[in-house]
Amino acid sequence: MREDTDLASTIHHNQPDDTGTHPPARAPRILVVDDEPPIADLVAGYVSREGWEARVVADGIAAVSAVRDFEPDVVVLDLMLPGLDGIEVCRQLRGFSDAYVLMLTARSEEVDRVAGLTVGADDYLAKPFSPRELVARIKALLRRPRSSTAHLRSTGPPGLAVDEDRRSVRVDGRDVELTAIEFAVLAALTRQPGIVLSRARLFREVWGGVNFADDHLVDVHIGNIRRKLGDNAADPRFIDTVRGVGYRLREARP
Amino acid sequence: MREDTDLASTIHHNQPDDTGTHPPARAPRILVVDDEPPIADLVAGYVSREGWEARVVADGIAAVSAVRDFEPDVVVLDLMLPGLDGIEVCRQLRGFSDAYVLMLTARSEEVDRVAGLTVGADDYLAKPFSPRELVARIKALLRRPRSSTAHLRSTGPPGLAVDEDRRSVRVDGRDVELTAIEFAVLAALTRQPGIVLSRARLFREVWGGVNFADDHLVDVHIGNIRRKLGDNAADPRFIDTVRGVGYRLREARP
DNA sequence: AGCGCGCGTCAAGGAACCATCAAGACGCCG
DNA sequence: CGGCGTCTTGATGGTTCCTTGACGCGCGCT
Repeated sequence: MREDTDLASTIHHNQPDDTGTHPPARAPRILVVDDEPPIADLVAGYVSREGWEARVVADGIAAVSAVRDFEPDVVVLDLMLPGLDGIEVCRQLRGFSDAYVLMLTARSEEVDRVAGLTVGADDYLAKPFSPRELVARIKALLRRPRSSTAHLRSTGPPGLAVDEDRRSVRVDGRDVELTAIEFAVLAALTRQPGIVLSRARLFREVWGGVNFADDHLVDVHIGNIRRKLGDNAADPRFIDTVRGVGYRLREARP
Repeated sequence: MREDTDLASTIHHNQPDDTGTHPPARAPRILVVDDEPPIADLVAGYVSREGWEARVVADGIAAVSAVRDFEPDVVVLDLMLPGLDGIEVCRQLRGFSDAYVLMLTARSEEVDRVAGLTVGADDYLAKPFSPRELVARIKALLRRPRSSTAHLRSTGPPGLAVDEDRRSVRVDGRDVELTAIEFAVLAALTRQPGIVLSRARLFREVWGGVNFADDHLVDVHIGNIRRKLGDNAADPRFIDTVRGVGYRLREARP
């Protein structure tokens, strides 16, 4: 999949990305594809209420072109569509977009029947669904990292090892216990060593969604991480503070 | 079977992404075995986009011979196949190849898997699946150390022996009786010792499908497993709780 | 040098999370 | 058709940890 097997393609792709300074975070964009107006409007309503930008199209062909110029982060896609069906749309999207696809299916039983065909979406939801659940699923997708392989390359500071699969952190060979949020924050930093991540960016990576409440929250967690890592804010070994911006994982000296 | 052989020639998009550990001299090779061309192509597409070499065959007999001369690192194997079915193919492969096998199952076939009919696969994935998940699983397999006797994996915690073929569980030499679901949950954990599995992931491994109903359900079964294993949640010997995420099988400390 | 603002630390209330218990629902077998 | 084991759902309590606020220090600007 798109992801980032090469870095060049990731950088300018439609990732909501302010690495701190210049552009303010834009609202996530959600494309809703459904040929039944009441349902489409309903979905769009919930999406808007979350502060996300919504666009609605009613058939497969329109969906594909809408993805091109709307560049959504998530596509909510009905399986049954006039023109191209959801499966075909999904497939075409894969060719040029790294948007996550949330497929809507008529009934949970039908998932079985068409299981072989619906392969390719990132998540599924059976109709009828609760709006809460729909929003929760979209949030989960927005929270997913765009790059699944980035952490493998990371050359963080010597003595620090972060394993996202095992969810383990080691400092000089000694295991360190972190809480869920602390781990997520550290992992976000580790994914891009040497890059300054703004608090807003960190918040979105860890908490997901858009609305972020307080910079201070991030500070506190960073503080706790430092304490557990045995790091010192005044003379940091692992996490640099970039005043006025955010935090940065130190790199191995080249 | 219609068109079988390598329709999905190799599309080298980007730099072959070494999966982290050992630098593979050549690009990893993935054999895709599925009799439904759309799915096979889809899978092959994702594989190629990762920079891996893909070959596609459509039936079991072709699969066996393809393994011989293509020498893949990973075989993505549909359970339902014309000719030899996935289980039989898998069994034959074990005789002469140390390729890892990732089995694809439809949701309705999940019952069979829980019943222990499928044997010998290194990982399972239920249809419909997310392409990102498929790639992640393949990466996980590629990352595994390659042993000539591939069966002897799962270096779980000392004192615990889980035999998927035999469907038996032993703790300190004593047999423990587990129900079908309990065994499936424990086996999922055992398949990747040390790796944290989210509740959602566990649910999908055991119950199949992408939608999952209730986290709590997993909790209860974990609780029952622990009780039967003589494990203690507060100070676990076998199964760690990773708060906010899921569960993890403890590893033998190397 | 003085001052303001950003950041680090500490502490406490409250929410989220998980383990356990219990009872209802389901399927399987006799 | 009835009984039993298993799966599922609900409720409860204990524990962790997320969040918020207050306070003090020091960097950097004027």
